[in-house]
Amino acid sequence: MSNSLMGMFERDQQVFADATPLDDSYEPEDIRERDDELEKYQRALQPIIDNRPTSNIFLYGKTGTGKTVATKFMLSHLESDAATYDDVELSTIWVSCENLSSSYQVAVALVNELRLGQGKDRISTTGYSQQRVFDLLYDELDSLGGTVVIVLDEIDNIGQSDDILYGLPRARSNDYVEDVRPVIVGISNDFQFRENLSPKVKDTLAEKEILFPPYDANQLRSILHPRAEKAFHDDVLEDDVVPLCAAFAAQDTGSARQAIRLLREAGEIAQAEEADAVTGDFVRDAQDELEKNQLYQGMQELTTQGHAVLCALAYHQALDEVPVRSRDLYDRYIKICERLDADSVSERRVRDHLSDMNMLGLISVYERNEGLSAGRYHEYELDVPLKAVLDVLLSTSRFEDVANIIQSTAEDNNLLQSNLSNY
DNA sequence: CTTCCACTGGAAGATCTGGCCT
DNA sequence: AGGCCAGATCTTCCAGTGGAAG
Repeated sequence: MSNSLMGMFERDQQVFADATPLDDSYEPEDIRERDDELEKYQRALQPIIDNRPTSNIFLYGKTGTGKTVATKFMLSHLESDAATYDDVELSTIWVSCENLSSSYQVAVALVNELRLGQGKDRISTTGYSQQRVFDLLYDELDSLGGTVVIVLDEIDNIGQSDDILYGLPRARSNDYVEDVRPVIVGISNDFQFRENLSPKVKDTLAEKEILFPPYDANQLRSILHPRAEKAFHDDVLEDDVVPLCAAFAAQDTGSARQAIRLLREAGEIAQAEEADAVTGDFVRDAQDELEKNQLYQGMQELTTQGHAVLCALAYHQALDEVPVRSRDLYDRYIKICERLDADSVSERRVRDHLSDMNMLGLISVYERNEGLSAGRYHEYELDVPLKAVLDVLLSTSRFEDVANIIQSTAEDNNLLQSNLSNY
């Protein structure tokens, strides 16, 4: 890109015609490859229109298998159809439980969502007792009346804390609410979720289940094609691009979201490089780019202690002393904390941080066992380029100085170059 | 086959933060 | 002001583990 002031932001759309079909929030007018699931879904919601008792509905399937899109689709039809019958009173509320880890937090979110519609003040996310929040929730529901469809997206985040799934369906029979029929639509990424519910919830939560299997490559192609056609100018996409996105995503997660993101990223890379066509190579670049972003984000979102542990491991990496066993890593960690004048945590807690980072794919763990002479222990090393870790640490003011030291140590040992090519 | 090292990882509960209620 | 609440983070304790050495 040129450095002159003129034209820095000139419109530059040789690739995209209209990228909105590739947004995460885009709602297609028809849903492909999910006919059976939609039919089941429709049957499960039908009783609402018929004013009959309605089961709760649970959708199971991994991310990007169409659960959320299908639900938005069904609800908008349900709402418009319900409006044509005078005797059907219907409202819907939607809460994404993505960042909610307990029933308490879900209840607060529901109360706030309900209050939003009426211009009332939001309630705080802490401070109340659980029963207090549930009472507030019942009050709000009561003032709505009729059938209330409550969508709890990513409900599996609440884990074992499932009181809300016990309380809501029984609100009416327990006389907490008068004239409201709550219908819960739970959306879960975790097939195990139902198994792990507490027995009292499992026994009494009348429900219909709908499974959303991962998409295969053919289905993903069929999903991508119409979007690609709208999003890109004619003849910009090479023939292998959509199949390649579909194949990558099918192989990895079977997620339509992943496939669509790949396609968009590939387009953006092509645009940035001022190419006049999107080729398969851009898809491969996009794959790398998305993976990298996810790791960066994972690293950035660690707590201060997490960063300190990561820092200790990076130091060992820079000294070429990897993999490190946990006690050596812990010594280093303590020294780093002293230098930073920061609190240090117990060895046990450091192991927890390490196992979190392992889950995120940031580090590798090897189990070692030297029997009677040296026992059983774990060794760790970075699974992401040292350069990437340092980038994150350098941008975290507290770790800037230490990161600089690590960086020069790594340079002395020539440990940055080999990793640089990817980043 | 038994011993036993050096951890690992589960469990329970303490501490701290931010916020409500009277 | 002081008690209470929920959640996140951390500490303390300790039974359990797997394989080389004996």
